[in-house]
Amino acid sequence: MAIDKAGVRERRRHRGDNRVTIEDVAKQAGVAPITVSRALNTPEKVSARLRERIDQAVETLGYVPNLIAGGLASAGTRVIPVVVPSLSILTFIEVIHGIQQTLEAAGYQVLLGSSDFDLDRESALLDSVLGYSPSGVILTGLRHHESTVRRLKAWGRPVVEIMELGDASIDMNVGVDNAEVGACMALHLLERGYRRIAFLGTGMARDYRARQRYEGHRRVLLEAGVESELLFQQDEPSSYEVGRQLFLEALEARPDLEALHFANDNLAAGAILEANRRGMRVPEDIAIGGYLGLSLGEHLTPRLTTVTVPRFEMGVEAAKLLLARLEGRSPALPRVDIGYELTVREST
Amino acid sequence: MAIDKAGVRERRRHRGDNRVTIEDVAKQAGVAPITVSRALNTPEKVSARLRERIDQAVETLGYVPNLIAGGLASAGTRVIPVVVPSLSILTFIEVIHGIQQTLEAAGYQVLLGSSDFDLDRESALLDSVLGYSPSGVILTGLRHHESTVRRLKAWGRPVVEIMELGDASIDMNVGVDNAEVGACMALHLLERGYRRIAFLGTGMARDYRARQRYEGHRRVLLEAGVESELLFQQDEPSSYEVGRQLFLEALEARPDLEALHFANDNLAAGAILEANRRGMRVPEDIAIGGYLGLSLGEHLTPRLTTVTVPRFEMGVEAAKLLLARLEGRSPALPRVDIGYELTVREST
DNA sequence: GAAAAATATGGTAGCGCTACCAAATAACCC
DNA sequence: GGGTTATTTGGTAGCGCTACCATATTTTTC
Repeated sequence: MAIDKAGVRERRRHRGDNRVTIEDVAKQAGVAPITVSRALNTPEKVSARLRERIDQAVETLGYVPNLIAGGLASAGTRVIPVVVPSLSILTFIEVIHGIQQTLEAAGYQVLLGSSDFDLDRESALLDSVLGYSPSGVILTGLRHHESTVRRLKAWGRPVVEIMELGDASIDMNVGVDNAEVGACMALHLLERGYRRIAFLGTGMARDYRARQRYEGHRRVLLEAGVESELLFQQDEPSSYEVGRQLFLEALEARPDLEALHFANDNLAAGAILEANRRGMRVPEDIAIGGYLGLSLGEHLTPRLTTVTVPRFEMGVEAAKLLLARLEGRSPALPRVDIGYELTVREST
Repeated sequence: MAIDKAGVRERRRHRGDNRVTIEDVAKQAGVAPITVSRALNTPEKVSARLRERIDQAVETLGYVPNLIAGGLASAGTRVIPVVVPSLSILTFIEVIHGIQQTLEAAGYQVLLGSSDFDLDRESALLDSVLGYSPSGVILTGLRHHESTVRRLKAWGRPVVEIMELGDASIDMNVGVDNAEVGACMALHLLERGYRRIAFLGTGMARDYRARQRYEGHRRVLLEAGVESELLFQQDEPSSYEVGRQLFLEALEARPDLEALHFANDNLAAGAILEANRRGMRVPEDIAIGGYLGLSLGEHLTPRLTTVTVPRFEMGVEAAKLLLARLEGRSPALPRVDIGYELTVREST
């Protein structure tokens, strides 16, 4: 029973970095460890006198709280995993930027994961990442493995699904209606008087949101009684180069095309740049529309007509929803339509 | 002494999510918890028979290890914080991509932080992030607060500094010599016969690596006996728009300019696009050079001459260095010059 | 076949912190 | 002033896991 406490003290810290612990601070300030904990986490519950003494001890010792230990004790770390399909697509980057900026300001850290458009990888990633007892999770899209959905629902912490809008969400949802976006551009092209309109995309086998945009596009053309099966696609990730190739491919296959509806601005920009190079006139020879609202679009000649989606704001909104939930302010609307805007410029 | 164990068992899990724990798995498999731990972390130390039984128990119960608890016990989590100055700059994104891909494949997670080019924020970020007992850290540049350097050195875990090359590094270092890069482009412009050469940058007050490039540029011009104080700058983050503005500003202020050396490809692209719009001929009217090697450069007309830095590879290399150190394979060279390449195209 | 060495499993004791409750102190009430 | 209520501090007991050492089991050695 009478274990030699001092002896134990000597032997401790046998592993790990021998960092300053809360106990050291407590000793220095002449209080109990729990009081130090309180002074740091809920300062209003500690008298000003002690708070000051503790702050000073923290300062002198250079104490940095071990968030792992805190996380274990209180079953939660201020970490928010964000799972996106790809880090090489600008869209997601800007969303991440918005998320990161908002969460970091609130004292949360973003844990980055990319699923490569693969639901198995998404599930595996969540497995490992949930092991860190995060405060919440942000993931992309509304389609996940059934087991993923079940697990996250049972988990009971805030989850935000972004990029896509719908009511089948796990918890909270911020996004746009992709079909509507595709329809919007198709409608615009029709209104401009174009009839021979092709949709050009890439990686659509994996990226179902691009497919949704195509479906919206197709629906509008069908309703207008216009040939709608003009679809050109590749399988690589979006790039200017793929846009260029799709452009040339479409022109070759159907020289009678009047307008090209690209799945995103990267592709559309690649097309316009190639048109520039060849001295083709846009939109006189061929009209070009995109999706996203990349800043490059407005610097091209002609400037790119596109459907702009506020990606940064989408990230901010997702983070805010999460924070609101975490801070007990349960948001009125767990579903936010971030909207889109048809930005008509000279390319159509 | 004789505490009612069962009673304790009932009362436990009073906080946190009542997840399946290693103890549950152990019970299910009829072994001790420590054996389960071993089966998961060092399977080769457990007999095939037990391993199988344990794997099965893990499967049936849907056990997900609590990495927080594991991290606390073994003083380290498989997390690598990556601190970059900004998430809105493409350069860093690609580096992050390389880092993330490599680390994730090795079972590590990236914790994202952005310092906004501010060393105070960098230091604060590290404070909070080191609280997660990460396995290592990747940060940007070789310049940090003295206290940051001291703390990280004392920390004793792998640190990689990226983007800049030098021997004043905390631990390991992967990057390029920015001054040399700047000199390289300046030299190229001189060789092409240009003499009235301006350097155009933005945010250089904060981004000292851009300043280093300028210094390299300046040195070369000085040595060649050419006017070298032609510097135009703005304060916003890099963008096509700022490139456009700098371009117009420079033309206005010095109509006699022959070549423009931009601090990066975003700016340079903005300039070429504006030249396109105005019908100016590049390089006949004015030559334009950049830095980075953005893919956009080769789709412009004329295609952009630039100094290409393998950013994705830099990230991969940084991650590999870190992993090597973590796996005990201490790398022979803790300092990697990732190199650069002068990509000569039509814009000069 | 006994002794030595190698391998496989288990017991114990924390990692550093905070939830929970108890105790001490201060503030308030009639 | 005694009693009640709020406020401040502290003690204890884990959070779920793994390092460390001890013990059991198997394999090897002569």
